[in-house]
Amino acid sequence: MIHWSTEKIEAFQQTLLAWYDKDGRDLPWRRDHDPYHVWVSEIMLQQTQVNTVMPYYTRFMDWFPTVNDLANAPEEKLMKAWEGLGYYSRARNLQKAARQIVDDNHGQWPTTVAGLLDLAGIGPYTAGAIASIAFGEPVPAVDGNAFRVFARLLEIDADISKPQTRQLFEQVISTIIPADRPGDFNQAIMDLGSSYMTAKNWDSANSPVSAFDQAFLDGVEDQYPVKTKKPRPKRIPYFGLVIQDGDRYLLEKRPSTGLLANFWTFPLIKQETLLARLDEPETVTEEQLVTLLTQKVAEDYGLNLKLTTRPGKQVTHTFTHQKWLITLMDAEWQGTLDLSYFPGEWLSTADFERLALPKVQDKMWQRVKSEG
DNA sequence: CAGACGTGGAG
DNA sequence: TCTCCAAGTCT
Repeated sequence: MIHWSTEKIEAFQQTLLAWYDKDGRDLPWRRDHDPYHVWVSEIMLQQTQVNTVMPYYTRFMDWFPTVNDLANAPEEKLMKAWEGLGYYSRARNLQKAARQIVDDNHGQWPTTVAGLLDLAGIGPYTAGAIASIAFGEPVPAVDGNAFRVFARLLEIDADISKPQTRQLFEQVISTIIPADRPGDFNQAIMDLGSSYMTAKNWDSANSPVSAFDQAFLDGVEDQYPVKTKKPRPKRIPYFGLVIQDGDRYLLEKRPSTGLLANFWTFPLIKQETLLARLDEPETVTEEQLVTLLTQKVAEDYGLNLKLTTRPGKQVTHTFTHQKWLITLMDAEWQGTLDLSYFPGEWLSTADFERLALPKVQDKMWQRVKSEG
C-alpha cells in the first residue's frame, strides 16, 4: 500500500467535502443530526440498500417518534415495523438499546465511541457513524463502502473479510479524517462508495477523487478490495404442514433463539430428522418418508394426522447460509386436536395481516391460498 | 475467528 | 437459477 503526504491529505479532504456539499444525497435521516435519527437509520442500513430502507425509516419515525416511544413500544408493533427488513435481531437490539438509554441513562445518549459501544446492537461501525455524525467526534466509520473506497485509493490488499483488517483501515482513515467535519467526511465516503466507486460497474474516471485513486490510475479497480468469498447456502429439505380448520391454520412459534426467532410459520419438520431413523437413508421412498413424518408428528407433538401431498406444493426460500426446500403436506384428522404438546396455536387469516410474518411463511401462505 | 443471521436487486 | 452485493453485529 502507498502513503499520502500531509498536503495530499488536505487536498483530498477539500476535494471530497466540496463534492459532498454539492452532490451529497438528500436523505430523510440527514435532515438533522439527531442521534435517534442517525442511529435508527444506521441500524436499518446494515446490509440493506438505501432504497429498501427509505419507506421503513419514514414509517418507523411515524410510529416511534422518540427513543422513549421505542423503549415503550409493544413487541408486536416493533416487529411489524421491521417485517420484511430481515436480520430481526436488529429490531430487538434497537429496543434493548432504547431501554438502556431511557432506563439506565436517564434518557441521555453516550456521546463517544466508547460509550456507544455499550449499547445493544452497536458495533464499531455504527458507533463511529453516530459519534462522528451526531456528536462530531473525529473517528472513522468503517463500513463496506469505506473498506472498498480506501482499499482502492491506497491499494490496500489486506483481506477485508477478516475481522482483524478493520484495525488497519481504522488507523489509515484516522490519519485522513478532518477534525472539523468528521461526520460529513464519513458520509461523503459512503456516497462515493455507492456512486462512482461501487463494487461492480464503477465509474472511477468521473469520480471527484479520481486523481487520488491509485487503483484507478493503475487500472486495477477490479483487484480491490480483497475479500474471500463465502460458501454457498446449504440445501435443507423440510416438510411444511398445512393444518386447516375453517378459516384458521395451525402455526408453530419458533424458538426464541436462532433463525427467525419467535416468528410464526406453518409447522416445519426437517427431513433429515426422519432419515436418521432409517438403515439405508439413501434409498428412501416418498411413501416411507410420509409414514415416518406421520409417526414423528404423533410422537413429538401428539398430533394424529393423515398426511397427503400433491404436485406443485414445493416452496423454496434462500437465506444467507441456508436454502430451504419445503414440501407442503395437507392434513386431515378425527375429532379435536389436542395442542398440549404442540408449540403453537390456531391463527386466523386476519391474524396473518396483524402479525409480522417472515418471508418464507408468506411464500407458503401464498401457495396454499392460490391452490385453495 | 468463522459462522449465524434476512431480504431484495442486479447481472 | 445462481452468484454476489447492500451503511454489520453477535457468539
